[in-house]
Amino acid sequence: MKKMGKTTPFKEQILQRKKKLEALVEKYGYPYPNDFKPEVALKSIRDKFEALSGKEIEKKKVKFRVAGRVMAIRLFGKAAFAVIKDSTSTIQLFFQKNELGDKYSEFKKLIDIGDIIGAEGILFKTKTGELTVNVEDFRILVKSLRPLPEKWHGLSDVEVRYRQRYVDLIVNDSVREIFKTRAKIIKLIRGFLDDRGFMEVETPMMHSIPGGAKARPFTTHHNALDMDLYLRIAPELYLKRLVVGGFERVYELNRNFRNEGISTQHNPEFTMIEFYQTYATFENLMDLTEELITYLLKEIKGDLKITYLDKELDFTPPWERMTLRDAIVKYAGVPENKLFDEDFLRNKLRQYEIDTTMLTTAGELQTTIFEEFVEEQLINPTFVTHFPVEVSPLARRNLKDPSVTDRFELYIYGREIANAFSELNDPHDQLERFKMQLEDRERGDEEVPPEIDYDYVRALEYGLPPTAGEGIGIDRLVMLLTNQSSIREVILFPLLRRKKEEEWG
RNA sequence: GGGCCGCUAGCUCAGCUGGUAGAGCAGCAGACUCUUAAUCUGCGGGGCGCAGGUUCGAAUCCUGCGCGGCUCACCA
Repeated sequence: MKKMGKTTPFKEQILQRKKKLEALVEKYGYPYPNDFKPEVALKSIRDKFEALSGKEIEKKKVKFRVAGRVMAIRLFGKAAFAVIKDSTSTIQLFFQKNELGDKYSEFKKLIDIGDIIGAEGILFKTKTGELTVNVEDFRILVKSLRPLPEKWHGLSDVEVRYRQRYVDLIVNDSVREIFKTRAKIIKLIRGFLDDRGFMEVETPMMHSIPGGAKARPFTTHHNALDMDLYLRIAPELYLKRLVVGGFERVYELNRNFRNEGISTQHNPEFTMIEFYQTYATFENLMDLTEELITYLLKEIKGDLKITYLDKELDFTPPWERMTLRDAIVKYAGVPENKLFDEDFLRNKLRQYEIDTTMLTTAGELQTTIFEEFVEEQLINPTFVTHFPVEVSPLARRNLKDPSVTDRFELYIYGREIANAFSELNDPHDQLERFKMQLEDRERGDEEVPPEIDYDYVRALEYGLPPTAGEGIGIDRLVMLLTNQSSIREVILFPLLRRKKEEEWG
């Protein structure tokens, strides 16, 4: 690799292929034709003819023009089989010297695995019952200059799989399937919400004040306006402005950006859906969430009981609902009469060497205990409700107990999948909470927005109808539905460190 | 950021307690008109992530660095 300097610019196999490309130039001129139009997707041939017998197919004498990437070649002396693949399926091609005459040697000498070819011929079934096109004419549409990974083991080096996802997709069918499923899930979610009168909107990705969540943002700069901007950490505040504007059911399904650690659960850019529904409460959204996710399970998995990694998950409704305080009593062993005993809570955390210096209230201590001891135990889908006010700056206070909010988070396999609440629409309370947050920032919490979004408060002053809103992490949901343990397996191009050009292989 | 593991031919891998790199697939040449990881014969290809060190001798040991994976920390 390092020696790819002037002496050996290309490896042996690439050179071989370049020679073949030159032969094509000599024969046809420009070797990248674009006038070949395949008439069918390969899957449609299989769908129509797979079930028929060889004799029935031969009687029909159907001719097809097909195109795809050559995935395998099995060469005999004067005949050969090749398998081509398109986005839908594969089909076998049969090349015979009898049929093709001189052109047979073009196949034999110039076609490599990886090339994209177009072919035309009559469909038949081989002795072994394989649906095959008996090629009458063909054309190399694109000469592939680089050898593909091995046919049997495929490509398994994760680094190469992520950096050169195109190769991963060519070679690993299971990877293709994951991303097809991802697309299907997203489509189903859109359909589900569209059917219920929601409108999809697009709000800014570049914010002058990062808000709507607690996270470190990416910063950027607009030259003409000479203005610093942040990539959004959440669309929440803009979506609620739209609700103020009169769009009563809106959603946005798109990227958020958070400048934080990378892990099997975190990618700096990730996909989230947020939706807002007026005249609904967080309780209505629990029902809706249950409906949505069971709908996805039925469509994608065909079952409400699934295996995810090492565990069996049961999505049969109704899902368990419990308050955060009940959860820490039940799962973290906090006695009910100690729930508000800050010293007790703090000591419990300290026993496990958890830093409590940033935690100044019972609510924050309760939340941390929940995160540290309870989350991981919530395997089957569980709604945890009534988060403390201090950790819910945008959520409506509970009328009976103003120390908590009308909020829930959905946990599955110990992971937060959704976060929702009845929206805080009291502009005065909202401003007070923003001010409280700013104090946290002054105490060193860099995840709090650097300044108050007064325009958002102003919007509330015009009147936000009673509304409930929710965010669902799409990547994590896709992980569940495709049984993947790493978020990078469900993101086409996960962020990786840059590699130097000399290291191109 | 810490810990552990990995990086050897285009790909998948082997290479023992240091002795100067090997297999399968892919490639090239040849045989073969029903194969399905086709088969058979022959051939070429890498100096072992990078940089140092120890040693008569390093892919193997040591140090540093790079990239990646897992994990802990971090994470509304």
